[in-house]
Amino acid sequence: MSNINHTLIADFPVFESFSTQELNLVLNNAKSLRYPIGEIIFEQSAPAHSYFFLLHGHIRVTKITPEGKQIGVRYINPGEFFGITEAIGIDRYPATATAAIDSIILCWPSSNWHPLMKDVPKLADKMLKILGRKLQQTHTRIIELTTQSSEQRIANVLLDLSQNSGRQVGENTEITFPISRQDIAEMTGNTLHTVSRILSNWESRSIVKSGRKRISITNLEALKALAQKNT
Amino acid sequence: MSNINHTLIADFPVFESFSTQELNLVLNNAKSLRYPIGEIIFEQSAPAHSYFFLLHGHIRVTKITPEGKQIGVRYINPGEFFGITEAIGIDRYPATATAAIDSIILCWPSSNWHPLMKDVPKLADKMLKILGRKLQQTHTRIIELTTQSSEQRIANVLLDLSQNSGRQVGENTEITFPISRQDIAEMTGNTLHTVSRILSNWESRSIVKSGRKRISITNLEALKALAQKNT
DNA sequence: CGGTAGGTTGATCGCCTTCAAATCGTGTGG
DNA sequence: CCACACGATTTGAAGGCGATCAACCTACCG
Repeated sequence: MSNINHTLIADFPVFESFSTQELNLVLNNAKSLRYPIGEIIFEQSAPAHSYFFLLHGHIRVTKITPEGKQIGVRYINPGEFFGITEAIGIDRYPATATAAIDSIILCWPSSNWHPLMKDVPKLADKMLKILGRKLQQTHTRIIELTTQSSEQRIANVLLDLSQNSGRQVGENTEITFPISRQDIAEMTGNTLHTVSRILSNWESRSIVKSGRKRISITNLEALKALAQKNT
Repeated sequence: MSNINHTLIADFPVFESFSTQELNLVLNNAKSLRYPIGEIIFEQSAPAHSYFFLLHGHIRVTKITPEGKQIGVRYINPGEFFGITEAIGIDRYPATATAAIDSIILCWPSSNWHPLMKDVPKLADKMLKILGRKLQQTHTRIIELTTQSSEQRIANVLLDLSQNSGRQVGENTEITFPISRQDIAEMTGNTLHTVSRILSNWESRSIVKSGRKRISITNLEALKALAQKNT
């Protein structure tokens, strides 16, 4: 029996309709860990020893090219599994995961994956759906990269982040973890210079308000309009 | 019992280590169909009624953006499943599939998916791996799009196509189905003009030889060098 | 309070798109 | 069998978007 209480995870959508017994099966063999901001959880190409679930915080996932250029893959929100290499039959992490902010995660040894999927088939189903959605999102990303302008891509990333990792503060929606121009550049395929120029421009038009590693959206409608194709 | 003989599929890598009995389970409920060049197999956003396996030929998969711009996703080779929407829990096709050349496919009703996965768990495992590899390939594509020049991206696509869909003809490797500049442009995020210019340039350097909807690589090493990061 | 990581802003350059027009290949109907 | 039509390709010219190079500024941290 696990030393982690099932109520810790019961409310996340992935586990909806799971019985207490099933939750306990899931938590069996799980360890909880705290990662302070900036700490690396796993590194690209390293042998995959564990898989993870984010309880609290935010994780930044990045990939590095053979030429050494870094690109941002995505941000993990609480309630998401990550590093599930066993699911797709690989034995090394395909990317690097870093705590974007102090975070608490659950982790299981990789060897636990197949037994768990067998014991809780419901979870295996979920995993497939998760993979499927990821694949779709990745395709959307490609479409954006090939058909949209820098400005549109940045607008889209910001909308996505505000939707999935945003917090309402008065009139504004602010992104709940520190994110730099460089980070946005790596996610949108731009240089930080371009990102800075565009954000400055938006700031002058009162669409966003941003500071050092902080971004807050003041005019969501305007941003949505920018993300849409127009001139 | 199916009217399709199991030897038709036995030699494809996906089915390696499958028993005759398992193969017959797979073929149960399968229909084989012939699609002439240019014919649409399924269309993006249409309700997913079937899933498919390519026996012979080549299938082009494309996506269309909300703004109406078309992009090329990939080419299916014989031995691959496609349109497996059930696997990722969606009920509409996420892209359009067209016969790039006269093709022969197997097709099953979507409703057959879950029973089959249950009857042949070995196949479910394979499907996960396939999805995983697809996800990885898609990420590679993103990396290429964000970090490489037009020339490098085109070189990479050509290398990929020659590897997976190439035929050795004397000194040259030619791509075994008709593919236009426009097609390559849609796969690499370029205009057909850029593709044409680059191919013309390569032709003058004796790296490729190409005609109307036909491409043949005459100097593989040179192409590999171009795909690599250089100046 | 100094050092440093993050951010801004200007100037220039080049790749690729866009616009335009000509040419080539292929299949088809008279 | 030839002429024609249309799709595919080539090539030129111009222009722009975003990268690159460069310098400076500013907020936070120890």
